Amino acid sequence: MAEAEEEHRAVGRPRSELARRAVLDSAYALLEDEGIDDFSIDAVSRRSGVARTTIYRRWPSKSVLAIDSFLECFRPQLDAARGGDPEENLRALVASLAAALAGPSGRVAASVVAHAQRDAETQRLFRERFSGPLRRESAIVLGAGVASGHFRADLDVERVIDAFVGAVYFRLLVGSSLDRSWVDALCDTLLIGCRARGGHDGGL
Amino acid sequence: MAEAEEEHRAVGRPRSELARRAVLDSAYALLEDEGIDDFSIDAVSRRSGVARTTIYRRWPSKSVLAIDSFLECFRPQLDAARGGDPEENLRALVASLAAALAGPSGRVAASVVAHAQRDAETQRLFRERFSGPLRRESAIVLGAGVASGHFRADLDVERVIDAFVGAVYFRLLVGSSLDRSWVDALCDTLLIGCRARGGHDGGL
Amino acid sequence: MAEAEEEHRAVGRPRSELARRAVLDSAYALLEDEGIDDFSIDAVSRRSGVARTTIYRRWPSKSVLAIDSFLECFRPQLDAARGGDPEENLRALVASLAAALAGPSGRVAASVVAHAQRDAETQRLFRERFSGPLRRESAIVLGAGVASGHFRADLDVERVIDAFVGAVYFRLLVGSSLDRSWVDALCDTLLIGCRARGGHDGGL
Amino acid sequence: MAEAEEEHRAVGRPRSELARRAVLDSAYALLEDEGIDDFSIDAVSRRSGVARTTIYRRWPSKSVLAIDSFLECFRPQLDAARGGDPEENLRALVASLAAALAGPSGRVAASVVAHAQRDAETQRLFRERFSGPLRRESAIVLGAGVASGHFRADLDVERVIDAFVGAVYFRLLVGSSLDRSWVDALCDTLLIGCRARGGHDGGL
DNA sequence: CAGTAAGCGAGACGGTACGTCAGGTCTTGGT
DNA sequence: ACCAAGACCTGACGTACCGTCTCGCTTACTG
Repeated sequence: MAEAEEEHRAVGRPRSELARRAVLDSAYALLEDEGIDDFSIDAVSRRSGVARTTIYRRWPSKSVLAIDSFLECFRPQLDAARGGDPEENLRALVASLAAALAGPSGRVAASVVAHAQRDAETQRLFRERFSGPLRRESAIVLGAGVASGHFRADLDVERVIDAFVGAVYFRLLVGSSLDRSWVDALCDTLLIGCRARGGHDGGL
Repeated sequence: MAEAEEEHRAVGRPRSELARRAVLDSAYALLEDEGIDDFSIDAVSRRSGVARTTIYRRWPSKSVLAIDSFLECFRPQLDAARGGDPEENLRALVASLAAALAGPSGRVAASVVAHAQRDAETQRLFRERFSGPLRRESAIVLGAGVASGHFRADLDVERVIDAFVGAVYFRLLVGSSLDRSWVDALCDTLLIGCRARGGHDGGL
Repeated sequence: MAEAEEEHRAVGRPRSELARRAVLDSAYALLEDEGIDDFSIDAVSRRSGVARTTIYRRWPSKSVLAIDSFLECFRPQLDAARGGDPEENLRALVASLAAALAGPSGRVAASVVAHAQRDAETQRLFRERFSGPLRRESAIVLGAGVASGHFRADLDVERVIDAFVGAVYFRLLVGSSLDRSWVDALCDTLLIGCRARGGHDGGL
Repeated sequence: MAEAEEEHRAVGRPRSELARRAVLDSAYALLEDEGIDDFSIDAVSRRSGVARTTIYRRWPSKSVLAIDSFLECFRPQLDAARGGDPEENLRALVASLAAALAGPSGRVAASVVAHAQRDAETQRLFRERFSGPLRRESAIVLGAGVASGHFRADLDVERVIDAFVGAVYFRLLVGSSLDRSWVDALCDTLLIGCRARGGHDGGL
């Protein structure tokens, strides 16, 4: 929850949790169904049945509302199994990210980044709440491969993450496909640079 | 020019080239100065002195106008020297792309992708007119390295391009820095996976 | 017409006379039917079918719109016969004013004065366009009585007008009745002070 | 006090007299300072420091609050000396009324009548609590003149009151001046019709 | 003197209207 | 046929008040 992190407002009527949920769910559904075009505070108000003023009371702008609903409702089911083969783990991670963004939620994720262009705060929230956790998860997967000696000891984990997250997201934004074969090809290419020299044979 | 590709307008007053240029330049300047927020047909009309109706006659929507001005005015000065070391060529290419997007034009490029989320046609234009040429240029650079035997013969050139273009663009969109040291680190990481096994030693 | 008195706007699409009439008529009808409470730009827009922005383009505030519709649509049918008995002429004038204000238009006239309290410009328009002509008409009637010798030569015509216009309007505003017997009583009282001393006998 | 005349609320915390005074004083001051425009329950709440709910608990609408503050705080200092010359008494009365309304309190009095247009109850209160006492006071002054034989025996006292109260109030509402010379002229005119025929000479 | 009913402050809630802005269409007159 | 100007409708914006409501706290009469 990005809004209203202040703690104990003991005075006054408490905020309605129902209204909150209705707004976030409606906002998310709207982004999913209609995309960025028909997303407006008015539309969210109509769809959720929550008064426009109530929405404005909590969310200062539609950018913030959009990302808030995204952070609250987007659960990418990241497949980050840490056991097993480090390469398979990475493939699974990238594939699950791509699959999540290829589905209906992809429109939401794309819309959020689009909205973020008009608001530095939204950008920050996106980085901290979405991009950050995703990167941390990825770093754990890659780090395990390094620790096991499967990946090079001097692997620049952060740059590998830059590469595949950026590639997936960019293709989402420009409307290119995110199917499994593309994911595999990308992982093949990246993994070549990840493997330790000796011992392990990572032949394509 | 994305608009008005039809051929034989033999009758009537010919369209004013001045108006066209004024609109495109103003649109670009507006995107550069103010970002996506204050970009509107109205604002372009005011800034350019060209009537709103004239703009509408030529550009069907502001998304198309935005990308059209981008395509017309954004000249990234891609440093694509094809002589010299293949690795240095790639570094120079990535660095020049990052430098162009880190500057004031970056806001325009980001705004265009944001706008593209609402219009498939804009997405298509972005891919065909911006992304496509950039990839072709990059493919030539990488292909030269393959041909010279410096890069692996089975290098998946397109995926490497996905990786660095995506990484650069994604960082632009989420507001992360695009400085030279980051570019170098990214290239270091990617190049490891590009080099042919024998002969050339590209140890970091 | 209080708005848009400037002359020759030769450029651009001319303003729609239909829209103008629809707005003024709807505004008047609204004031007549609902009184001051439900009078709003929104309501006028809905009732007239004219877009809110169009209304704002022409009328700067609802006070001005109210008085404009009043001035345009309120035609009090002032019975200002100048022939015949000066006393009967005055009675007829006062009676017709009272009758007009006692009817449904009275709510409009009251609402206009109420609105005028928030805007000096509206007050000025009310004085110039409504109060002024009414007083001039009245002055002619009273002046004819003075000229004929029926009314005192030193009659302060303007104060007599103050008295009966004020009395009628004040009773409208406080909700007192304006029936014929009250009008007659008021005129009886005022006329006593108007008659010339000699000759004429205006005993009640 | 117009509100809450019911009697025995013996249980519970008694209503705060401080809150009551703060609200009425603030409401009056607000009407005096800002006029009808910025008069709102919210504004009164802010100015008085009394919670909005407390105000709503006592006053059903802002019209009622306005007139209540008016009735409570407006003390016109009516100069109703009953000794001395009947004509001077009337002049003093009218002059004091005009003086009170010409001052800052005039805005309040005007606003109250304006607000009264939306509520019959407010109109009634205005008539009963303000207009009524004023008329009774005036009737006493005029009646004394009749009793002393200075004014005509068949003088229609109520109509004379209609005339001068209406004249004064109407001029207040349309923004005309209420200075002493106008008051004198009005009284001159009205008094002509008041005087008994014989004996007394009221020549101007 | 403890309960308790009501007052009080704060502030959320669903509304309506405000006045502004942009989008996209249209109707003029002038070039 | 083009252009500039500007009207028009639509609809979203963010704000201000409206009147109602739910809280937690306070107060003073009452049993």
